[in-house]
Formats: sequence, C-alpha cells, structure tokens
Amino acid sequence: MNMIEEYFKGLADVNRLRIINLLLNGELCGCDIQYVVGASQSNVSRHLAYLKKSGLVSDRRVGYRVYYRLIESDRAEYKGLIAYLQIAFKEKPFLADTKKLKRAIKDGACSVSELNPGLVSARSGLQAHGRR
Amino acid sequence: MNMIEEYFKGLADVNRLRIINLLLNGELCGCDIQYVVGASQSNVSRHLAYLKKSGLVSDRRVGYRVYYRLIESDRAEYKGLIAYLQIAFKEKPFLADTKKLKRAIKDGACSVSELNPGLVSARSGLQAHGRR
DNA sequence: ATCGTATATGCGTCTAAACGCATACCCTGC
DNA sequence: GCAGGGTATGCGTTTAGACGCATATACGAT
Repeated sequence: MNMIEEYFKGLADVNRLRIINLLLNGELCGCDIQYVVGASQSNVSRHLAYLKKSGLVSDRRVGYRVYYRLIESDRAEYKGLIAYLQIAFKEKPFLADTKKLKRAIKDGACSVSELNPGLVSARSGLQAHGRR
Repeated sequence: MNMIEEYFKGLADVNRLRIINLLLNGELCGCDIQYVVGASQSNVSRHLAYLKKSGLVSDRRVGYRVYYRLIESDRAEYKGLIAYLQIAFKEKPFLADTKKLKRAIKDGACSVSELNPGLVSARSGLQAHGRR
C-alpha cells in the first residue's frame, strides 16, 4: 500500500494524533504516554502498534519498558508530514497534553531524559512516577 | 472535533486521496472525477460528501453538474497540509490518475476549463466526454 | 522461584465506514 | 409535460477499527 495512505490512516484518530504530538518532543516510554493520554493500557498499546504498522513510529526495549519515538527518515513524504504536524499542533487539546507531559517529566516520569533535552530543563531528580 | 483530526480522517482512504490529488489541479466536475477514479457513481459521490464534511472540499452547482474544489483558506492548519500534499503526490498511483485526467480534459471532459488553465493547454474543443 | 512493573494480545462488543444496487432528485432541453 | 445526463441517498452487506476486560508475556529485583 501507499506510504502516504498509511500515514494518514495512522493519523486518523484523536488518540494517535495526541501520541504523535507527544512524540514530537522526543522519545517517550509507554507508561508516560498512557498517563498523559489517560486511556487504558491496552488501548494505548494498540494505538502504538498501529502507529508502528503505519510507519510513523519505532520502538526499542529497555529493560521492562518500551520507548517509542518518531521514525527517522529523510523521505520528503515523511519529513514534510512531520514538519506540517509541528505547525499544526499549536492548537488545543494538544497544548494541554504537552503541558501535562512536561509537568510529569519534571515530577519524575520514566522517559529517558538524555534523549529529550527540551523536556528536562527543570527536572527535579526523582526516579519514580509520583502517581498511581 | 478538531480540524486536524477531520482533515486526517478525510485523507485516510485511497480513493479520497486520489480525488484530492485530482483537485490539486483545480476545480473538477463529479463525472470527471468518477471517470478517472473508476469507482461507482454512488461511491464517488459519498467520498466527495465525506471530503466536504471533513472541511477539505467545497462544491457548487452549475446546471445539472456539481463542481468540486479544494477549500480556499489561509489557516496554517489547512494551507500547510495542502502544501505537503503537493509534494507528496509525486508518487504513483497518483501520477497515473493525473495523466488520465489531463488526457480526458484534452479529449473534452466536462470540467470548467476557465478555472483550471493548467489542464487545458491543448484542449481539442469538444463538449462531450467521448466515453461511455 | 516469585513478585512487581510495563507491555502485548486474545476475545467479545459496538460503531464507523466502504461498497453495490436501486431509486430518488435536480437540472436542461425538447 | 417527458426524456436524459448528472448527482444524492436509502438500504443491506461486509470489513476495519476502537474499546474494555482479562490474561499472557517480558524483564528486573529480591
């Protein structure tokens, strides 16, 4: 199937759009995504699988966690789309999600801090989530 | 609902992507779209309705025909998307559709020629379709 | 080995939507 | 009025996918 079609199918759902918005900030682990989106664990997991299938997201396992990130690709088809999303995601409700993510990271979320420097300017140094 | 989500839902189908690709060339009447896409009349009509609902396409009636075109909007959310599509649509199978459309217009398709000058450079002057 | 955290997946349900077929509708021209 | 081209829509079928629940799996720590 066409890549462009795959991309748009991947983005044709609010929760997946919200996840992509979060991943524009850098790599994140599944539990942080789940926390911000607020959906059930299986729901988030399936959306992430769908995004992988769509060619938008890749993942890597680190211990018992899985970290998700946007695909790295130089294809115009892909880069142009990501560039568009960067612009388009200035709107609510994505703004609220981004804020919630930054607060979570600051309070000690589990996402790897070295890989998303933009999120950890004022990290407090905790290791645990401080929630659930 | 979010406009971005509406847009992506609208684009999450091959036939609708193909229609949008055609409309990037300018306004087209329904029967020409149907001819190029090669789907059934009701199918094409419903996809066009869906694209209208998604905020991507508008239409106007001229006699017993309806002409469809991309929405005119200066919102970054919208313009950025169209700009992306312009770039992304260099790939097959959209290329074949564009060629088929240009051939149809040249052979006398019913789309209004004044509104898509890029398509009528060598128009032969017929009024009928020369098909079906 | 067992427990705890994180993630994936099988199963059932429900809704959206893609498609074809037939029919209704809209407009023009006779 | 009627006929014909173009378009929309009601109806039924079928498939994709969104979701929750429960369970399985993966890994680390003890």
